[in-house]
Amino acid sequence: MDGEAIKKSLEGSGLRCTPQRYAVMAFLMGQTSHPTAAEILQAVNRADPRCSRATTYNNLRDLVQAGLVREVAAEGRAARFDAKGVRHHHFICDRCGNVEDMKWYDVPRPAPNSLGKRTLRQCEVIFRGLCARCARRSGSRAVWHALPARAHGQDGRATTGGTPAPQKTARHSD
Amino acid sequence: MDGEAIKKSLEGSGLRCTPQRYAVMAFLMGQTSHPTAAEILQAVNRADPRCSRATTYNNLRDLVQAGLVREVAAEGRAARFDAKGVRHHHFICDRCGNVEDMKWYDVPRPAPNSLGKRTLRQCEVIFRGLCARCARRSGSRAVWHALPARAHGQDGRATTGGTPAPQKTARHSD
DNA sequence: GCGACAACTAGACTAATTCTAATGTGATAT
DNA sequence: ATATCACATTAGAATTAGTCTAGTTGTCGC
Repeated sequence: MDGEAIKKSLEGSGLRCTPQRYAVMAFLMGQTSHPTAAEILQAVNRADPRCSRATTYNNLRDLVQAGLVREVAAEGRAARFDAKGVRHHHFICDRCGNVEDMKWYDVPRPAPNSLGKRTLRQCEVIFRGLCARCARRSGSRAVWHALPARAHGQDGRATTGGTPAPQKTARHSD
Repeated sequence: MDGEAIKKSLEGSGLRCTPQRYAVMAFLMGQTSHPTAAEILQAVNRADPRCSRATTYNNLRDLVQAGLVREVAAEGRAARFDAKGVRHHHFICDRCGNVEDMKWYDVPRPAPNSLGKRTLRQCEVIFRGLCARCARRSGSRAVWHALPARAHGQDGRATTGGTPAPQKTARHSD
């Protein structure tokens, strides 16, 4: 989707196409890394026009309300965003927390007795496991534990059982 | 799962069964509302023993690491938690944001060319639409817009297009 | 009883997000 | 060209969510 399409989609949603909004939309459409608001702010400000933090948050909220952007359902403290282009599922890495796009395919609907009186709109799949990069080095003693360390060296103590949560901030830098 | 099972699962995970941990586990196992840390803190302190905010966060982190609790993949500012009992999917309401448990069933795996070199562990489905309660009053002009109001009455302006995000805090009170 | 270690705690602190009040911008009417 | 209006931006303050610190407490093995 090019610049004209961004402009049309913004104005079609009742939003002015300001340089700040355009930049956010263009950034989100330009990659699939599901960035946080801080990452979007930083990327948008690397180029002009200058955009403030409040404006970035305000615009993300407006774009989500307009249906042009969505917040990704993922764990972690900071919200992550995705342009609403082609429908897709997500893959969330157990280890590093990266969210990657996966091709959409329809999955079976739940049984009526399970669905009850709810109105179903969409079945979105979250695949979990190890991303290609983390799977490659799964033998190494890498950081499994996403969560902040406890005081007095308490972190990492309880490592039996379940799947380690991904590192909140330790994403691949490239 | 009764008290003895909670104690066994904690100790089996290398965690001491303290009154505070027990209370958090018991609370999470006792309902399916996927509460936030603040809700857990409030609920746990309604009964003795007194539990501090830092302890609640520390224990939630420990329990997630131990695989006894998990953070729910959902949008919104505060993390939500779920006891790891029976596997289940989730239904997230477009309107009110409530997260409800849905019976687990296996869904088809992605095609190998789509999966690539990732290692798949689990396919979790997020159903979206209207919960039973919101579907019942879908005709009314209810609050669709989850997000905080803009200044000077700017909120709610862009309402064409996409699915409105659920209210971050406006969940059903009962 | 003592020591070691796990856990708890209150309050300080950081990160993420929102709010406020003022200002800026663009479209429209005159 | 100017005024007005509605929308948008802004800097900094404020709030919310979560973490850290340093000290204290509790538990367990010896």
